[in-house]
Amino acid sequence: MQAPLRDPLKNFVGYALRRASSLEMANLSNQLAQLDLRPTEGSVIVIVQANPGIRQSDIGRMLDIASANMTPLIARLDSRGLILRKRKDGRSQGLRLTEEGTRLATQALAEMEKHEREMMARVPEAMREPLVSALQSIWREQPE
Amino acid sequence: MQAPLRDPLKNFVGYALRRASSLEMANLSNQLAQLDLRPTEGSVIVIVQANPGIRQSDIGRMLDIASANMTPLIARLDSRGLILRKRKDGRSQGLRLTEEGTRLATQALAEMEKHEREMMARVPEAMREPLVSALQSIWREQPE
DNA sequence: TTTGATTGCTATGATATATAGCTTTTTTTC
DNA sequence: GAAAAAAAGCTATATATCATAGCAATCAAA
Repeated sequence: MQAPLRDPLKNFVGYALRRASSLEMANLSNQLAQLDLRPTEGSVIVIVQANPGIRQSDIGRMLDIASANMTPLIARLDSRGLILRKRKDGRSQGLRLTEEGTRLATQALAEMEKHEREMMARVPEAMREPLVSALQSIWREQPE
Repeated sequence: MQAPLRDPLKNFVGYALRRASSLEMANLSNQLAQLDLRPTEGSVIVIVQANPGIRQSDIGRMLDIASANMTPLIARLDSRGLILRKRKDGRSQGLRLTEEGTRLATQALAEMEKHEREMMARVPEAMREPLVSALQSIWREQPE
Protein backbone atom coordinates (compact mmCIF):
# COMPACT_ATOMS: atom_id res chain seq x y z
CA MET A 1 0.00 0.00 0.00
CA GLN A 2 1.30 3.41 -0.88
CA ALA A 3 0.17 6.99 -0.54
CA PRO A 4 -2.49 7.93 -3.08
CA LEU A 5 -1.15 10.03 -5.90
CA ARG A 6 -1.78 13.71 -5.85
CA ASP A 7 -2.84 15.46 -9.00
CA PRO A 8 -1.83 19.10 -8.84
CA LEU A 9 -3.22 19.68 -12.34
CA LYS A 10 -6.68 18.47 -11.49
CA ASN A 11 -8.17 21.87 -10.93
CA PHE A 12 -6.68 23.67 -13.89
CA VAL A 13 -9.16 24.53 -16.56
CA GLY A 14 -6.36 24.66 -19.09
CA TYR A 15 -5.53 21.09 -18.27
CA ALA A 16 -9.12 19.92 -18.50
CA LEU A 17 -9.35 21.74 -21.80
CA ARG A 18 -6.30 20.01 -23.14
CA ARG A 19 -7.45 16.58 -22.03
CA ALA A 20 -10.96 17.02 -23.38
CA SER A 21 -9.65 18.30 -26.66
CA SER A 22 -7.11 15.58 -27.18
CA LEU A 23 -9.63 12.87 -26.40
CA GLU A 24 -12.06 14.50 -28.78
CA MET A 25 -9.42 14.78 -31.47
CA ALA A 26 -8.34 11.19 -31.09
CA ASN A 27 -11.91 9.99 -31.49
CA LEU A 28 -12.64 12.16 -34.47
CA SER A 29 -9.36 11.19 -36.01
CA ASN A 30 -10.28 7.53 -35.78
CA GLN A 31 -13.64 8.15 -37.39
CA LEU A 32 -12.20 10.16 -40.26
CA ALA A 33 -9.49 7.59 -40.82
CA GLN A 34 -12.21 5.41 -42.33
CA LEU A 35 -12.43 8.00 -45.07
CA ASP A 36 -8.67 8.30 -45.23
CA LEU A 37 -8.92 11.87 -44.03
CA ARG A 38 -6.95 13.56 -41.32
CA PRO A 39 -8.91 15.88 -39.05
CA THR A 40 -7.46 18.96 -40.68
CA GLU A 41 -8.22 17.66 -44.14
CA GLY A 42 -11.77 16.97 -43.07
CA SER A 43 -12.14 20.56 -41.90
CA VAL A 44 -10.72 21.86 -45.15
CA ILE A 45 -12.95 19.96 -47.53
CA VAL A 46 -16.02 20.78 -45.48
CA ILE A 47 -15.12 24.44 -45.76
CA VAL A 48 -14.48 24.18 -49.48
CA GLN A 49 -17.83 22.52 -49.92
CA ALA A 50 -19.55 25.40 -48.15
CA ASN A 51 -17.52 27.98 -50.08
CA PRO A 52 -16.84 26.97 -53.67
CA GLY A 53 -14.09 29.06 -55.18
CA ILE A 54 -12.49 29.91 -51.84
CA ARG A 55 -8.75 30.53 -51.79
CA GLN A 56 -6.46 28.49 -49.60
CA SER A 57 -5.29 31.64 -47.89
CA ASP A 58 -8.91 32.24 -46.82
CA ILE A 59 -9.08 28.77 -45.36
CA GLY A 60 -5.81 29.36 -43.60
CA ARG A 61 -7.21 32.45 -41.96
CA MET A 62 -10.38 30.66 -40.89
CA LEU A 63 -8.56 27.73 -39.37
CA ASP A 64 -5.46 29.60 -38.29
CA ILE A 65 -3.18 27.49 -40.41
CA ALA A 66 -0.05 29.18 -41.71
CA SER A 67 0.27 29.40 -45.46
CA ALA A 68 3.41 27.29 -45.34
CA ASN A 69 1.30 24.49 -43.90
CA MET A 70 -1.62 24.97 -46.23
CA THR A 71 0.50 24.17 -49.25
CA PRO A 72 1.17 20.48 -48.64
CA LEU A 73 -2.32 20.03 -47.22
CA ILE A 74 -4.01 21.30 -50.36
CA ALA A 75 -1.50 19.51 -52.54
CA ARG A 76 -2.46 16.19 -51.03
CA LEU A 77 -6.17 16.80 -51.48
CA ASP A 78 -5.46 17.74 -55.06
CA SER A 79 -3.31 14.71 -55.75
CA ARG A 80 -6.06 12.52 -54.37
CA GLY A 81 -8.51 14.04 -56.77
CA LEU A 82 -10.70 15.59 -54.09
CA ILE A 83 -10.31 19.22 -55.08
CA LEU A 84 -9.69 21.30 -58.19
CA ARG A 85 -7.65 24.48 -58.32
CA LYS A 86 -8.59 27.13 -60.81
CA ARG A 87 -6.52 30.25 -61.31
CA LYS A 88 -8.38 33.34 -60.12
CA ASP A 89 -5.70 35.87 -60.88
CA GLY A 90 -1.96 35.90 -61.11
CA ARG A 91 -1.34 34.87 -57.56
CA SER A 92 -4.49 33.23 -56.19
CA GLN A 93 -6.51 30.20 -57.11
CA GLY A 94 -10.06 29.18 -56.33
CA LEU A 95 -10.73 25.79 -54.81
CA ARG A 96 -13.64 23.52 -55.60
CA LEU A 97 -14.50 19.95 -54.73
CA THR A 98 -14.58 17.22 -57.31
CA GLU A 99 -17.40 14.71 -57.23
CA GLU A 100 -15.33 12.42 -55.10
CA GLY A 101 -14.42 15.34 -52.86
CA THR A 102 -18.07 16.24 -52.45
CA ARG A 103 -18.89 12.70 -51.52
CA LEU A 104 -16.16 12.64 -48.90
CA ALA A 105 -16.97 16.07 -47.53
CA THR A 106 -20.57 15.04 -47.01
CA GLN A 107 -19.50 11.91 -45.22
CA ALA A 108 -16.98 13.82 -43.15
CA LEU A 109 -19.57 16.33 -42.07
CA ALA A 110 -21.90 13.51 -41.11
CA GLU A 111 -19.13 11.97 -39.02
CA MET A 112 -18.51 15.25 -37.29
CA GLU A 113 -22.16 15.63 -36.47
CA LYS A 114 -22.41 12.10 -35.18
CA HIS A 115 -19.33 12.64 -33.12
CA GLU A 116 -20.71 15.87 -31.81
CA ARG A 117 -23.83 14.14 -30.59
CA GLU A 118 -21.83 11.44 -28.87
CA MET A 119 -19.65 13.96 -27.09
CA MET A 120 -22.49 16.15 -25.99
CA ALA A 121 -24.35 13.14 -24.69
CA ARG A 122 -21.77 12.98 -21.93
CA VAL A 123 -22.34 16.56 -20.88
CA PRO A 124 -25.28 17.24 -18.58
CA GLU A 125 -27.97 19.16 -20.38
CA ALA A 126 -27.67 22.30 -18.29
CA MET A 127 -23.99 22.69 -19.02
CA ARG A 128 -24.13 22.42 -22.77
CA GLU A 129 -24.98 25.94 -23.69
CA PRO A 130 -22.54 27.51 -21.19
CA LEU A 131 -19.83 25.18 -22.45
CA VAL A 132 -20.08 26.39 -26.02
CA SER A 133 -20.25 30.03 -25.03
CA ALA A 134 -17.35 29.74 -22.65
CA LEU A 135 -15.17 28.00 -25.21
CA GLN A 136 -15.89 30.64 -27.78
CA SER A 137 -15.14 33.44 -25.37
CA ILE A 138 -11.75 31.85 -24.84
CA TRP A 139 -10.62 31.65 -28.42
CA ARG A 140 -12.61 34.21 -30.33
CA GLU A 141 -11.43 37.79 -30.69
CA GLN A 142 -8.10 37.23 -29.01
CA PRO A 143 -6.91 40.47 -27.35
CA GLU A 144 -3.62 42.04 -28.41
CA MET B 1 -16.61 42.58 -53.03
CA GLN B 2 -17.29 38.90 -52.64
CA ALA B 3 -19.70 36.69 -50.77
CA PRO B 4 -18.90 36.44 -47.08
CA LEU B 5 -17.28 33.17 -46.14
CA ARG B 6 -19.36 30.52 -44.49
CA ASP B 7 -18.00 28.65 -41.54
CA PRO B 8 -19.69 25.26 -41.33
CA LEU B 9 -17.58 24.37 -38.30
CA LYS B 10 -18.70 27.34 -36.27
CA ASN B 11 -21.32 25.51 -34.29
CA PHE B 12 -19.38 22.41 -33.47
CA VAL B 13 -18.40 22.11 -29.87
CA GLY B 14 -15.56 19.82 -30.85
CA TYR B 15 -14.20 22.54 -33.05
CA ALA B 16 -14.50 25.22 -30.37
CA LEU B 17 -12.82 22.84 -27.99
CA ARG B 18 -9.94 22.29 -30.36
CA ARG B 19 -9.48 25.97 -31.04
CA ALA B 20 -9.64 26.98 -27.39
CA SER B 21 -7.24 24.24 -26.43
CA SER B 22 -4.68 25.00 -29.08
CA LEU B 23 -4.72 28.70 -28.28
CA GLU B 24 -4.34 27.86 -24.63
CA MET B 25 -1.51 25.46 -25.35
CA ALA B 26 0.32 27.94 -27.55
CA ASN B 27 0.17 30.57 -24.83
CA LEU B 28 1.29 28.26 -22.09
CA SER B 29 4.00 26.92 -24.31
CA ASN B 30 5.37 30.41 -24.83
CA GLN B 31 5.36 31.09 -21.12
CA LEU B 32 7.10 27.85 -20.25
CA ALA B 33 9.66 28.38 -22.98
CA GLN B 34 11.18 31.02 -20.74
CA LEU B 35 12.03 28.19 -18.39
CA ASP B 36 13.14 26.01 -21.27
CA LEU B 37 10.28 23.64 -20.51
CA ARG B 38 7.80 22.15 -22.90
CA PRO B 39 4.20 21.95 -21.68
CA THR B 40 4.41 18.24 -21.07
CA GLU B 41 7.67 18.59 -19.18
CA GLY B 42 6.09 21.25 -17.03
CA SER B 43 3.23 18.92 -16.16
CA VAL B 44 5.64 16.15 -15.31
CA ILE B 45 7.87 18.05 -12.94
CA VAL B 46 4.89 19.58 -11.18
CA ILE B 47 3.56 16.09 -10.62
CA VAL B 48 6.90 14.82 -9.40
CA GLN B 49 7.11 17.71 -6.99
CA ALA B 50 3.72 16.80 -5.56
CA ASN B 51 4.59 13.10 -5.43
CA PRO B 52 8.22 12.46 -4.53
CA GLY B 53 9.21 8.92 -5.37
CA ILE B 54 6.54 8.47 -8.02
CA ARG B 55 7.28 6.10 -10.88
CA GLN B 56 7.21 7.26 -14.46
CA SER B 57 4.59 4.67 -15.24
CA ASP B 58 2.35 6.33 -12.64
CA ILE B 59 2.85 9.69 -14.32
CA GLY B 60 2.09 8.11 -17.66
CA ARG B 61 -1.22 6.82 -16.34
CA MET B 62 -2.12 10.19 -14.86
CA LEU B 63 -1.37 12.11 -18.02
CA ASP B 64 -2.27 9.37 -20.47
CA ILE B 65 1.17 9.27 -21.95
CA ALA B 66 2.30 5.91 -23.30
CA SER B 67 5.34 4.44 -21.66
CA ALA B 68 7.22 4.59 -24.95
CA ASN B 69 6.82 8.35 -24.83
CA MET B 70 7.64 8.71 -21.16
CA THR B 71 11.12 7.36 -21.68
CA PRO B 72 12.66 10.18 -23.71
CA LEU B 73 10.70 12.74 -21.71
CA ILE B 74 12.12 11.59 -18.39
CA ALA B 75 15.55 11.08 -19.92
CA ARG B 76 15.69 14.71 -20.94
CA LEU B 77 14.65 15.96 -17.52
CA ASP B 78 17.30 13.71 -16.06
CA SER B 79 20.02 14.84 -18.41
CA ARG B 80 19.21 18.44 -17.57
CA GLY B 81 19.67 17.70 -13.90
CA LEU B 82 16.06 18.38 -12.95
CA ILE B 83 15.18 14.96 -11.62
CA LEU B 84 16.84 12.01 -9.93
CA ARG B 85 15.96 8.38 -10.51
CA LYS B 86 16.37 5.94 -7.68
CA ARG B 87 15.80 2.24 -8.10
CA LYS B 88 12.75 1.08 -6.18
CA ASP B 89 12.89 -2.55 -7.16
CA GLY B 90 14.17 -4.56 -10.04
CA ARG B 91 12.04 -2.89 -12.64
CA SER B 92 10.77 0.41 -11.30
CA GLN B 93 12.46 3.58 -10.19
CA GLY B 94 11.30 6.44 -8.01
CA LEU B 95 11.54 9.98 -9.31
CA ARG B 96 12.46 13.04 -7.30
CA LEU B 97 13.29 16.61 -8.16
CA THR B 98 16.73 18.04 -7.70
CA GLU B 99 17.08 21.53 -6.25
CA GLU B 100 17.10 22.98 -9.72
CA GLY B 101 14.12 20.85 -10.61
CA THR B 102 12.25 22.09 -7.58
CA ARG B 103 13.01 25.66 -8.50
CA LEU B 104 11.72 25.14 -12.02
CA ALA B 105 8.65 23.21 -10.91
CA THR B 106 7.68 26.02 -8.60
CA GLN B 107 8.09 28.57 -11.35
CA ALA B 108 6.20 26.39 -13.79
CA LEU B 109 3.31 26.01 -11.41
CA ALA B 110 3.23 29.75 -10.91
CA GLU B 111 3.13 30.25 -14.66
CA MET B 112 0.26 27.82 -14.97
CA GLU B 113 -1.67 29.62 -12.29
CA LYS B 114 -1.05 32.98 -13.85
CA HIS B 115 -2.06 31.63 -17.18
CA GLU B 116 -5.15 30.13 -15.67
CA ARG B 117 -6.21 33.49 -14.29
CA GLU B 118 -5.67 35.19 -17.62
CA MET B 119 -7.70 32.63 -19.46
CA MET B 120 -10.56 32.63 -17.02
CA ALA B 121 -10.67 36.38 -17.07
CA ARG B 122 -12.02 36.08 -20.59
CA VAL B 123 -14.85 33.80 -19.52
CA PRO B 124 -17.94 35.45 -18.05
CA GLU B 125 -18.25 34.67 -14.39
CA ALA B 126 -21.44 32.65 -14.68
CA MET B 127 -19.92 30.26 -17.18
CA ARG B 128 -16.77 29.37 -15.31
CA GLU B 129 -18.06 26.67 -13.06
CA PRO B 130 -20.12 24.96 -15.77
CA LEU B 131 -17.11 25.09 -18.08
CA VAL B 132 -14.91 23.13 -15.75
CA SER B 133 -17.58 20.58 -14.95
CA ALA B 134 -18.51 20.12 -18.56
CA LEU B 135 -14.91 19.62 -19.64
CA GLN B 136 -14.35 17.05 -16.96
CA SER B 137 -17.49 15.16 -17.88
CA ILE B 138 -16.10 14.93 -21.40
CA TRP B 139 -12.78 13.38 -20.62
CA ARG B 140 -13.09 11.72 -17.25
CA GLU B 141 -14.25 8.13 -16.87
CA GLN B 142 -14.32 7.41 -20.58
CA PRO B 143 -16.99 4.76 -21.34
CA GLU B 144 -16.00 1.49 -22.99
C1' DT C 1 5.75 -23.11 -11.02
C1' DT C 2 4.09 -21.59 -14.82
C1' DT C 3 1.50 -17.92 -16.64
C1' DG C 4 0.60 -13.33 -17.10
C1' DA C 5 1.19 -8.52 -16.07
C1' DT C 6 4.28 -4.60 -15.28
C1' DT C 7 8.30 -1.52 -15.96
C1' DG C 8 11.16 0.73 -18.74
C1' DC C 9 13.14 0.71 -23.07
C1' DT C 10 14.37 1.07 -28.67
C1' DA C 11 12.91 2.31 -33.02
C1' DT C 12 9.95 4.41 -36.10
C1' DG C 13 6.34 7.10 -38.06
C1' DA C 14 2.22 10.27 -38.22
C1' DT C 15 0.17 14.71 -37.38
C1' DA C 16 -0.02 19.37 -36.50
C1' DT C 17 2.47 23.36 -36.06
C1' DA C 18 6.47 26.79 -36.28
C1' DT C 19 10.11 29.61 -38.57
C1' DA C 20 12.78 31.57 -42.26
C1' DG C 21 13.00 32.78 -46.63
C1' DC C 22 11.63 33.04 -51.55
C1' DT C 23 9.13 34.61 -56.21
C1' DT C 24 5.45 36.50 -58.42
C1' DT C 25 1.65 39.42 -58.52
C1' DT C 26 -1.43 42.81 -56.85
C1' DT C 27 -2.47 46.90 -54.25
C1' DT C 28 -1.37 51.09 -52.07
C1' DT C 29 1.03 55.32 -51.54
C1' DC C 30 3.39 59.16 -53.00
C1' DG D 1 3.15 56.24 -63.16
C1' DA D 2 6.81 54.70 -60.15
C1' DA D 3 8.17 53.07 -55.80
C1' DA D 4 6.85 50.74 -51.73
C1' DA D 5 4.08 47.57 -49.34
C1' DA D 6 1.18 43.72 -48.98
C1' DA D 7 -0.64 39.30 -50.42
C1' DA D 8 -0.57 34.52 -52.51
C1' DG D 9 1.53 30.44 -52.80
C1' DC D 10 5.63 27.97 -52.30
C1' DT D 11 10.30 25.28 -50.40
C1' DA D 12 12.78 23.59 -46.72
C1' DT D 13 13.35 22.48 -42.18
C1' DA D 14 12.41 21.81 -37.28
C1' DT D 15 9.73 20.75 -33.11
C1' DA D 16 6.14 18.70 -30.00
C1' DT D 17 3.00 15.32 -29.15
C1' DC D 18 1.23 11.03 -29.78
C1' DA D 19 0.92 6.27 -31.90
C1' DT D 20 2.50 1.48 -32.94
C1' DA D 21 5.22 -2.62 -32.63
C1' DG D 22 8.18 -5.01 -30.24
C1' DC D 23 11.77 -6.40 -26.49
C1' DA D 24 14.13 -7.90 -21.88
C1' DA D 25 13.92 -8.07 -17.18
C1' DT D 26 11.24 -8.40 -13.20
C1' DC D 27 7.45 -9.16 -10.26
C1' DA D 28 2.73 -10.97 -9.10
C1' DA D 29 -0.93 -14.27 -9.45
C1' DA D 30 -3.21 -18.66 -10.84
